[in-house]
Amino acid sequence: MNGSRTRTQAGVNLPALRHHNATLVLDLLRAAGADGISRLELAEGTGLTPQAVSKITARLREDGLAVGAGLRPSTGGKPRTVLRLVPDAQFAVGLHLDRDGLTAVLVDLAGRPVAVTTAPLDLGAPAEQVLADAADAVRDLSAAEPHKPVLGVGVAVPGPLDHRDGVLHRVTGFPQWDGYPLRAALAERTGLPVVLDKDTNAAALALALGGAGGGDFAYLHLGTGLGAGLVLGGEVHRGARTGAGEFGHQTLQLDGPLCGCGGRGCIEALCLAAEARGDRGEAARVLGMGAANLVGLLDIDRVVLGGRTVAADEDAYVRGVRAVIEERAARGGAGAGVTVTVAGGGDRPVAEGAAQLVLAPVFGRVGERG
Amino acid sequence: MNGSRTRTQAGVNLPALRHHNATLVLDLLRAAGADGISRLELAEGTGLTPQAVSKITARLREDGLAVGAGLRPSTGGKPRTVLRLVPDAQFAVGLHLDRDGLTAVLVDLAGRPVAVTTAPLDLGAPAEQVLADAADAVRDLSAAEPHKPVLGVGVAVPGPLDHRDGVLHRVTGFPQWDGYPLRAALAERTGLPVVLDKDTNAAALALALGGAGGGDFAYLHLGTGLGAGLVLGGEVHRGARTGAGEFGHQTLQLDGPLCGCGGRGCIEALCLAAEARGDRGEAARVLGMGAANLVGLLDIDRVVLGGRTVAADEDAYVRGVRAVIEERAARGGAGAGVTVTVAGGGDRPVAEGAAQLVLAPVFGRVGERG
DNA sequence: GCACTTTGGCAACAGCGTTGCTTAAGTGGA
DNA sequence: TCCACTTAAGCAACGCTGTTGCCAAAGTGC
Repeated sequence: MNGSRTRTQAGVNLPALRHHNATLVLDLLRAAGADGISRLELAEGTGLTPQAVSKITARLREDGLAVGAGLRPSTGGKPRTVLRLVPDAQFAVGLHLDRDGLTAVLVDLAGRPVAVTTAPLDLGAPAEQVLADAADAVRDLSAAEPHKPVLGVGVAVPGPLDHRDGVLHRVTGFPQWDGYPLRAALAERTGLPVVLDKDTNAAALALALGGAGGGDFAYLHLGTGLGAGLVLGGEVHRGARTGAGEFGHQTLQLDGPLCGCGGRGCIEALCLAAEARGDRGEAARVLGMGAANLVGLLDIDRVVLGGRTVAADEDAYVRGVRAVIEERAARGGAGAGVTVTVAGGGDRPVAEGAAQLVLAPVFGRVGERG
Repeated sequence: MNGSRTRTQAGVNLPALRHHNATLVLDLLRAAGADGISRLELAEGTGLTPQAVSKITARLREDGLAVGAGLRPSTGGKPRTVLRLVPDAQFAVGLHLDRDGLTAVLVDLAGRPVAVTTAPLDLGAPAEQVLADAADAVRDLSAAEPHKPVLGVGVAVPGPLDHRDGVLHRVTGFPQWDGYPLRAALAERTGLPVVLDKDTNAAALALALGGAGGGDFAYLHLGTGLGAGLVLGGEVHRGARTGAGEFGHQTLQLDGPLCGCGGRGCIEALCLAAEARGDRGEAARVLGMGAANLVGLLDIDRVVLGGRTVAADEDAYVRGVRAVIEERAARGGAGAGVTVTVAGGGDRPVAEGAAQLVLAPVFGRVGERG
């Protein structure tokens, strides 16, 4: 009669409750942005009483995380006081380690980048060398805001990895990273907390927090390969082994052409082959088929496309993917009302999303310890 | 700068905290089953202090939900007192409304069925008639435990529906159910809370709570059609419109044979066509391809097969699906360590899972209001 | 039989959000 | 100009949560 998943350590005591409600208020403050939000609106959004919100915001103001920001027009009584997040109270570093380059960004609490560094990087170099470069980037960026606390470092890398213990599994073509404990190593060098995740997950997180519209969505990244980042229930879905988002090697054509992975008819192979022979319409249609499958399976609200190959002709891909999804919806299948957009911004969203790995827990979102 | 998903009413006050911790303890008690669990083990499992657990369990005992159940062998000091859930303190009704039959089950808190009813049902009959039959079944079952409270009625139905407001969308072939507010109607007739969900989701919930092993998994139901129920992060993933689990009409063969849905190369069409022509190996292989796609995309731990078609030759399907997943894993793809099993038990798991829709919130699992 | 270990309850406590009330700060009609 | 009214937000008391410190209960083992 045993069986159900054991939930470890989910008990809530008073400090945990206090922290939870504070993160909730911070999340609403962040969502409100520069416009700010009143205490009563916070009360409505959290379900707490106005008095509880007053106490919580008083503590946040004491900590320098929130400030008053003027008054609302009166509606016949005392006007509401608007509160606003203080974005530059704390910062986080985001690191994108790619095969051929390193992008590092310092972002404030609102997720806005305040300093960016890019440098060439050889992922094939010894780990010590790469680590030193990464640590240098973190140090340089931290110097941009010398007197403000940096909460931690988020790192986005291409290959499979374990988000929980921060260990790389294997980065295709670079065997020296097999089982490398990147989180621990970088944490020791920088003296900061480090969080690790896949590049597609980081991009998806950035889109979930900074982008337009809420809801569940999939980020499909088409570059040298094809991968996905999934946001379900407002949080990045990683799976037990951080393996979720394996999208490129989904079989889309039974017994189709051979793929580099050894399989047949993989979306990635079909899509990139079509692209290679100049048939962008077919590439977009194939991608759309895969996207439509995903939309139906997970009942998501939108699909966001990104990556260099998409960037080369955004319109064609958006139109092609949208056409497939709409055709299926018109037949009575899933996908009605699903929007298809592009991420834009090149590779920088990945670094910013990496920083969000650190910021997410501050606002009660799942970053670490999914 | 707006954007992040607005979380409504997530604030936690003291009653909510109390309830949360109590459900946590209840969940551990249920997981322990007849073996029971000691206070200190509960403390370890929840992260609460032993004293807090003592207070919580005292309340549960006062409410008749838990009792002492002997002592553990001493380890050199006072022996631990074992606590056990009282399964027959409360009950729930599960209802499975299928196209041609109705299965109703009364389960105790441990999820064990204590009474079962089956009856023919014509889903094409007027709604009032079907409703009356359903309400009768609920009343008859409740009479089996006349002096114990029945917490509510969980209802599993085949078609698309909205889990949140309990409204059916359309049950293929039975237009009179379009937009029918089944939850409200049945709640009024029975005087009990009613929760509605898809049959595949109910089956998945039953497997998640009663089955062997935890972790994320997919339940694939192959009967007259092909559908899926997904359990991610220990909870049923429904999506915003309760549409998740649309698996049968995933495209698996680009421009393949026409499917009844109007699409081409759908898994369901390929699989059932192979089955129809007696090629069960191919049917299992096709199902395995779809399952492998899903395993990779979501990084799940196991695949559970069910439904009449699978039941006709469980071995062939398990072996076929397992072979595809293992082949992909052996190539370095996703799926290493994934187990493939059958649900067994025919259709009764669906009704039991429906009852779990009601029980899940008692144990802090998501049943209502995903 | 006694020292030791371990469990679990009792009582006092700090701190959470809530409630009841008061004060602050506006609007708008007479 | 005044005053009644409305709305926002703080103060103080309160109930209840889990926590802490302490002690009794109930075993083991030399």
